[in-house]
Amino acid sequence: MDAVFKALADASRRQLLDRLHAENGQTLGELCKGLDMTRQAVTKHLAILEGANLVVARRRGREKLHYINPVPINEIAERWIGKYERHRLKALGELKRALEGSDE
Amino acid sequence: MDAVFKALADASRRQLLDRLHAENGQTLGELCKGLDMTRQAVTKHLAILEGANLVVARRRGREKLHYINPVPINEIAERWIGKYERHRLKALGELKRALEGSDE
DNA sequence: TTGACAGGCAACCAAATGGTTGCATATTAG
DNA sequence: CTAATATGCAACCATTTGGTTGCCTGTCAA
Repeated sequence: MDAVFKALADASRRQLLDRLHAENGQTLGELCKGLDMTRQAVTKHLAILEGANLVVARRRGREKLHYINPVPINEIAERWIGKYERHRLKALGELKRALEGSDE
Repeated sequence: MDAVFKALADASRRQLLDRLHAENGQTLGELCKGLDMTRQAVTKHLAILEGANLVVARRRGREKLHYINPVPINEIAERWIGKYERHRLKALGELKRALEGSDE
């Protein structure tokens, strides 16, 4: 879980996910196109995404195809965000009351 | 949005959110209790959470009360995670096919 | 078989991050 | 008033991070 949050913390990596979301199964070269980064920087980002299991890669000859793995994002949504969403209105109320200045 | 992801990237900060989720409106001192960190470290984490608008603080005399703001987490869920969840089964299928080795 | 193409590896670097210590300030209780 | 309490501020430090350059390896096509 920590690795997933860390991986998502960087805008370049979220952009890579977006690109794979737009078109899955891209090669490293394709993913690099139009990005203001060297290929090696992209490689590093992809390694981190793979480390978090957000991206799974597969070799085809000399190419490396990258696929999104939707499972970790789903887990974040279910196990983590869900927990907070459950008490969302309660928290909003508490916050509002606190900001309105009522003591206790 | 970037600030929210960055804020959530650190386990200590997620822990602080958890603590506020368990009991909202805690002071800095209360939040420090039992943590393996100095008060100043906690202060810094809280500043980052406030910067991301995940936590809103209010002074009461010499104390500072901290409240969760559920809005940013909700936005992440809606605008970001939702986008990926919508094509989740499609992505899972593509991933499975890719891993099974079928070329193209 | 020999380029050219796709990618991997390693060293290096600057800046950001997470943490510390020490001291200053503001508020409240006696 | 004064001491204790709650927090703020600033300098400093080690490690991590995001990026680079340079070179090596593997694969495909002519």
